[in-house]
This record gives sequence, C-alpha cells and structure tokens, in this order.
Amino acid sequence: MSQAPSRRPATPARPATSKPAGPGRPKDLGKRAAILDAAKRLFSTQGYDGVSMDQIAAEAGVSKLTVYSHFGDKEALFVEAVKAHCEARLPPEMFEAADAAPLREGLLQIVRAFYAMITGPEALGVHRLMCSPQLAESPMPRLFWDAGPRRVQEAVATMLQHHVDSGELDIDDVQRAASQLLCLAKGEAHAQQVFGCGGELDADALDSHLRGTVDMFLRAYAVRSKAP
Amino acid sequence: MSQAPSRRPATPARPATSKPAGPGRPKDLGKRAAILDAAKRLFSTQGYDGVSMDQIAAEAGVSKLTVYSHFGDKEALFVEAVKAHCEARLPPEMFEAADAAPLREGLLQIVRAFYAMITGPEALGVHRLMCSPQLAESPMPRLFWDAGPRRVQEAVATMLQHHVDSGELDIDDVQRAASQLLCLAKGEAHAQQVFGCGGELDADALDSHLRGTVDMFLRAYAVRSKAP
DNA sequence: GTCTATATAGCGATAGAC
DNA sequence: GTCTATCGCTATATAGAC
Repeated sequence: MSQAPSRRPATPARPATSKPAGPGRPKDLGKRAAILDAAKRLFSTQGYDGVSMDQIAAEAGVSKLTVYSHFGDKEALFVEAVKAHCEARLPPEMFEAADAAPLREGLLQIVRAFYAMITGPEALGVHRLMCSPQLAESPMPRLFWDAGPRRVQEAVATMLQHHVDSGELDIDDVQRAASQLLCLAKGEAHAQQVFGCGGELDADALDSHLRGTVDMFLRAYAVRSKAP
Repeated sequence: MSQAPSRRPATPARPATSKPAGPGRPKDLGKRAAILDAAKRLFSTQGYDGVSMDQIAAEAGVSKLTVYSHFGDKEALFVEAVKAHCEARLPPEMFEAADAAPLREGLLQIVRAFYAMITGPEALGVHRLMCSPQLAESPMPRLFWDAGPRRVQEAVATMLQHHVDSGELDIDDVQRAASQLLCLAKGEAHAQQVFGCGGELDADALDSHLRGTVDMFLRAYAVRSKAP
C-alpha cells in the first residue's frame, strides 16, 4: 500500500560470490510490462471488481502466480497500473507553444489538447475508476488529481497570467479563470461520455463546441478596445 | 432486463372462485418499500458490487428470500432502486421563481439550487453509480440523463430565452449558454467530490464560487449599457 | 408469504513440481 | 522464476419447514 509494492519481500543477501553478475532477477522485464499493460487495459474498461486475476494473467499470456510474484496482490497491481497510466499521459510542451501563439489561437490549442486528453477511451476509463466508491476513502483519487488535473490547471493559470501582464486579459483570479476555462471545455459532452450515453462528437460539433468555449471566455475576460 | 422485472413469473391463474377478494398479495407493501429504500441507500454509497443481497435484506429487516420473491434478482432490484431514486429528485418550481426575479438574482438562485442538488450525498452516489463500467452499455445512463440533467438544462435555457427577449442578455445559442452556465456552476469542486478527494466547500468558498460563476456568465452575455 | 439452511460457483491467494 | 492444482472464503440463488 505504500510506495513501492513491487519490491521483493526478502532478497537472500547474496554477496555476489557464487555467481559473477546479475543473478538477482535478470529475466522478467518483458512479462512484467505485459502484465502491467494488460492490467491497465482491463481495469480501465471493466473496473476493479470487474476483472479477475485470472483474466489479467490470461491477457498477459502468463500464469496467475507470475502475476502474484511480480506484484504482491491485486490492490498493489492496481496501484501500479494507475500510476503507470498517469505518468504516460501529461502533455509535454503544449503550453509553451500556446504561450507563444496569439491569444485566441493559444486558447484554442489548449482546449483542443485538453479535450482530446480527457475523452480518449483510456482516460474515460480511468475517470470511471476514480469514481468507484471503493476508492473514495483511499488516497488514490487525491494522487490522481494532483498528478493530472491540478498540473494542467496550474499551467493554464500561468499562461493566462502572461496575457494579463501583457494587457490582453482582464482577470482578477487567474486560478479561477483557468478552472472555468477547463470546465467549459469539458462541457456536458464529457459527462455524457463518462456515463456511456451520447458517444463522441463529430468533427464539426467538436469544433463548434471548442470555439464556443473560447468565444465565451474571451467575451468575459478579454480587454475590449476602449470606446472612441 | 426489459421494462418491468418486478412482475411475478407465473401467477397460477386463480379465477377468484375459491377466495372472495384480495387473495393475490395484499400484505407486502411495507416490506417492498423497506427493501427499495435499503437498496437505494446501500447501492448509492457502496456501488453495485460493493453490496450483497444479505446486506440489503439485513438493512431492510427482512430475509434474503423475501427480497428475491419481490424482485427477481439483483440486477432487477438495482434497476428499480435507481428508477425510484430518479423519480423523487427533480426540483419543483425553482425555475419559476428565478424567472420572475431580477436577472442576477435569478441566476444566483439557479446555480445555488443546482449546486445543492448535485452535491448532496445521494446525488454524488448516483453519479458514481452511473460511471460504473457495468452500466456503460446499458440504457440506464441514458434514462438518467434524460430524466435529470437534460430537463434542468431545458428549463435554464427557457429562462435565459426570456431574458434575451427582454433585451437583458445577448446570446446566440441559449442551449449552449445554459450548458455553459451549469458546467461553470459544477466546477472542479464537483469533480473532486465525485472522486472523493477534497470534501465540501465551506459557506464562504461556495458563495465565492457561485458568485464568480454568475459574474463571468454576465460579463460574457449581459448587454452592456451603451457608452455615452 | 416468510424464514433457516444449503447448493453451486467464482474469486483471491497459496503449496508443491519443474 | 514459472506453471498446474488446490484451499478458503464469499456471494448469488434455491429447497424445504412454518
């Protein structure tokens, strides 16, 4: 339950005398990755209770005890799978590019990237996982929140502050404004997709939604050219 | 799985000759209600898999077979519980009152009522239920969406249209604007509460959030007094 | 119609062979 | 380190007594 549950219980203190090099565990890297990948896929589509250790083992092409030897138990495997998912998901430089672009274009880039990031099948699966009542008391939703949504919002707030400093935006609380922009971009479409009703928007509807988002945001916060 | 799973499997075709009146099932109304109530409470707090038929029976004060005799199986009971929950949840007249009030006050009334409606413990529980992967392919999320969020948004759109007609608001697409207002009111706080991290906002933070919501909405859509 | 007791099955986790 | 076979537990659903 702590940090690294994949550490083995008791390495027998081999002082590297009987074997010259690498007697520890030089073999299992591929299988461990396969297990983690299978776990990510199955957990995100079927939930924690919805998938059994047998299914994970079968999907990964190994036996069940191999799973238990690499990860301690089901919960530890789940934690590792979610961690791996979060780490491979944060946008690398999109905010730098958006920062350099003109205001409206930069905002459009941000909401486009954000919407794509949260409506992918895996992202929706993880969102559903975080909603499961079993995790409500665990520290995992908090970890996910800090590793995902919080970072994005901070980056957006920083970008907005730059445009406030340059005199293009009139915003008192950039943190709140960043939150508002992202909530607008999510929109009801995201909620529907999380529930499973109302599938993906087609390209036209998506473009209309995101442009409408940026339009409203700028109507509220853009400094208007002073009346003559 | 279809419409009315609570219908009994085979009524033995008693032609009302041996007994004069009411031999069918005149007794179980109280127990049926108790079972439904217990199911609503437990399902919404612990999820579908998180609660067993034994727990429901114990919570309702009846035996397990009584549950099975009233509802066919676990899934049918679940469907009935969610139906009962949705039917008893829509706000009665709050939009009429908001319609008569001045613009800013009306919007504040709406977002206050909306926020209270979606952040109650039971509402959060149902939201989490709708996210569960097992229901993603079922028609239930769609039913919930049409019975809940969709109606609220329609009512808000109607209210906004009135203020557009009276010249107070400048909105092209009132449906989109209604959706935007509600998404803003939900905010990130709702998402955090659904996940289970970051509990309820205190009174001050809540007031600040909702006033900020209405402020931004009006900055974007209120007709501004023409410059002199 | 309702309850106590039980059948059946699936899951998580483990023991022992290679 | 990996696999096959198995234990222990829990949950859904049912059979028989009052």
